[in-house]
Amino acid sequence: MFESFSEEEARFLNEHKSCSYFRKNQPLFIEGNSPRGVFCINEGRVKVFTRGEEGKEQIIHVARSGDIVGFRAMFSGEPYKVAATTLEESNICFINKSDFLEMVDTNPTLRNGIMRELSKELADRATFITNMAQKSVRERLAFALLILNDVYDNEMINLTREDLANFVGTATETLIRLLKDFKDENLIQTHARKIEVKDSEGLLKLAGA
Amino acid sequence: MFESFSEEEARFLNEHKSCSYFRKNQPLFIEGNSPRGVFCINEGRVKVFTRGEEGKEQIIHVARSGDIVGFRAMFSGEPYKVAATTLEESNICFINKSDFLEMVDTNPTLRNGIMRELSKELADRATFITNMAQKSVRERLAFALLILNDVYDNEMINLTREDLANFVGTATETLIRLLKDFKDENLIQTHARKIEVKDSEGLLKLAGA
DNA sequence: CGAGCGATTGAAAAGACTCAACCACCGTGG
DNA sequence: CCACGGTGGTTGAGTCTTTTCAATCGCTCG
Repeated sequence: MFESFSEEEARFLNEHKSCSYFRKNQPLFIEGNSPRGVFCINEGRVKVFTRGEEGKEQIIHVARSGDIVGFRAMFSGEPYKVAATTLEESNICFINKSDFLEMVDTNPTLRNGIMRELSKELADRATFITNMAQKSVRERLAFALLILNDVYDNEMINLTREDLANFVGTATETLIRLLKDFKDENLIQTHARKIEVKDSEGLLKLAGA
Repeated sequence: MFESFSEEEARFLNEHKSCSYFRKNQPLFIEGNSPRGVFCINEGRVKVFTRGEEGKEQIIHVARSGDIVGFRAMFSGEPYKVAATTLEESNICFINKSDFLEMVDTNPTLRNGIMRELSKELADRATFITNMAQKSVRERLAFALLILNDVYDNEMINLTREDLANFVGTATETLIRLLKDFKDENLIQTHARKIEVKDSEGLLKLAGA
């Protein structure tokens, strides 16, 4: 996202960002708060989620190194509707709201990047909604595992069963039963809590997307 | 959205927009096509939807007078992931892509409005996803009726049962049965296909949002 | 070593869906 | 003017997925 920066802009950015270590399960921000800036993930993974009525989390997105989190609320002028929490030890930079907005205002390339990002995300969420509405839990799990396999690159997927269930949108027990099915069908392998995707072709066919 | 325009900008807009009549069920654009511009709804209502595997529609959004439809794909550089079709006779203006982008580029107020719009929509969709994932069909229907009651302002909700089902994310038969329940509970009244919301308080409580 | 959380399993219940049939309204053409 | 065909709306019955609740297990951390 910041690749288009000139030397001067890069210097500006470096002077105004403040990077720090986040431990596992540390919140970046919570719903209802007013946004003070954006977060750039240097290293680590972050879940972005809303809460339903009884406080049950629905994970909307899992962000990874290189992603920017929290710029949605930067433009809406509203408090956060979502919350973000680290899934593992992370290194994350914070950029102040006014600094960020200034950069967006003065750098058309960055601005276009942001707009493109917002638009892509919007399209992703439309698909997400459709999947939720029309696919079975089984299909959604297959789909989710493919997404996560990408997010976890060449590592194994490492989430609590509950987080995974909250991403797929199902009960933890149902999730566990389906994982066993997938294991029986040689689509995945589990190593303690970690999940290894063994047959992404098969998952893709199952997900029907 | 265009309220911030100066006289000159308004003139530019008027010269470059082309308004026309759309009959009921006429598509504005379909998924897969490359966007050529944006649509401003003067009068009428438009459904925005994606299709699941077997072609079943999932309505993401119902736009009304004053709304702009189709600018998502304007910034992403990708073909439409969603489609849009009129729900009734409408009067809709078309603004060419390059004209629109020029206006966005030169008018910071418009630009900020767009970004705010994109952001709000993003937040809405997060809520939508959570509702789909965690609420029962009954709760979702209550929620949907409240949204539509707003979209249809002081008219009655006027959608086919199928469209309504595709908005709620359920089977048409299930939807009809629930409508009957709601009628029995005096939450709504039906006049042929039209739906009159009688107790929005009650619906709100039921929707639990 | 004990507490507690996350993972797992079982059984029963509930919510939704599918399929099939039927009705009602409306516009068309004979 | 009326019969016809078609679309959209409604109802019933049976099935299946998914949830819920309860109980158990296993591991890790203090």
